[in-house]
Amino acid sequence: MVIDNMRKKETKTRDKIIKNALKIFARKGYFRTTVDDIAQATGLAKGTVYLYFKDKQDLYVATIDEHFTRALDTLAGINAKSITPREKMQEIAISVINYIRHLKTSYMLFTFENINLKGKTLKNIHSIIEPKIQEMIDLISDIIEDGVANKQFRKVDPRITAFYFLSMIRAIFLSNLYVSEASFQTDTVLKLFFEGLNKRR
Amino acid sequence: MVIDNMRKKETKTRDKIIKNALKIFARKGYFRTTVDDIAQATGLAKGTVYLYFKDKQDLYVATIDEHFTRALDTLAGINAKSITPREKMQEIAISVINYIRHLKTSYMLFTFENINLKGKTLKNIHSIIEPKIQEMIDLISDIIEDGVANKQFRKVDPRITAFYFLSMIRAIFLSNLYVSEASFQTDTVLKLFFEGLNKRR
DNA sequence: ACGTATAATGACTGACTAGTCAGTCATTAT
DNA sequence: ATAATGACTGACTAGTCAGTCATTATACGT
Repeated sequence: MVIDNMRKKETKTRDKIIKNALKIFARKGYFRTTVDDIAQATGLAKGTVYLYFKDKQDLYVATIDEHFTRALDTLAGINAKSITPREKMQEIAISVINYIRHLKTSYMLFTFENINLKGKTLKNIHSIIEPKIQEMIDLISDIIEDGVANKQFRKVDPRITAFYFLSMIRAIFLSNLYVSEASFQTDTVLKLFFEGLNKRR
Repeated sequence: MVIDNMRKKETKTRDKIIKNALKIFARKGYFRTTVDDIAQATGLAKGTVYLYFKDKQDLYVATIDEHFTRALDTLAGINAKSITPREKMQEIAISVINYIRHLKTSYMLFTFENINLKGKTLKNIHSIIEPKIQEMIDLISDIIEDGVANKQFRKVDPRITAFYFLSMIRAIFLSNLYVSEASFQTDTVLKLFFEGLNKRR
């Protein structure tokens, strides 16, 4: 009982730190974010953060892990629905966009290319992100394969297409920053994705 | 005469610095790159860099400017060719990919979302990148409009599509890092872009 | 060769942040 | 009541790097 309470408190504080770290890293990026920023946002002193995380990069890794775990949960939830593959993909796109908007950041982060960390931590990030991205690609390519099997989609390489789909989601978000007509027009880009640019004959 | 020689030397050294900065910033990113890295790569002392650039961010801005100027020159050159809109777009994709590969970097940089600079310099970057990206989008959307006019492409929002196209190029590059089957298969992704995912009826 | 202007150098300074650790305090056990 | 424990604090240290500037080297004209 007592031990449970202690562990609860530890988990609770750690989770609070991660939750705040996610928001701040998303908004300011790794290098512009200080450990003190995160500590203050959590209502703690900086030294406390080091009770839970070995160092800044360890915190970052934990944050990314959390981020991708959430994303995968969301994707899995959508995939479990009894809807068509196309509808699944549409829901995935919309939910990712909503998640990003919820972070109230001016740009999307947490893809490894944003991060220029030391080689060792880059490998850590890689070792966490890569399986998660593979899992995402696996999940989306399963959906695509279903669509191909039931003749909704044409025959394509499912994994490349899955990756392309994730990039398309990113384009939806970024287009808002550069194309004044965009305005989070998910439908427009989704239509391009599904219909292509070529005129149908 | 003397003044011309001096100016020549100044321009020459400055250009050398920028050239090296481009490679190193591309590989290591802004924060992981030190001014001394760039100085040494150029064969100069660190203090010399400050003869030509006000500060690190000024150097970065100049580097980005150079990068985008080159990119736009390349795009303009391709656009001037007498080939179909689709061929133009294919050449653009291939030449951008080749440029990135030439930088020998493991990821594509120089889009503002990678950079968490101080507000003022972020605005500087923005003020340089934004017109250039708009110019790129303008150029590509002209090509798309041509394709729509001559019935090669279906009717789409040209600017959103142009942006989506640029994102697609990025996806080609990144897919190499996550999808083992990708292997710079530009054709596969270009086909997806032009044909879409939906099965044709 | 000499003088002058300019290019270039690298040791130094100081701002900044990650990480450390002695100390505090609330809670629990005895 | 006292001791032990662990969550937490914040002053401090160490390392890093952007930027500075006195000094040196080079280029060029006379």
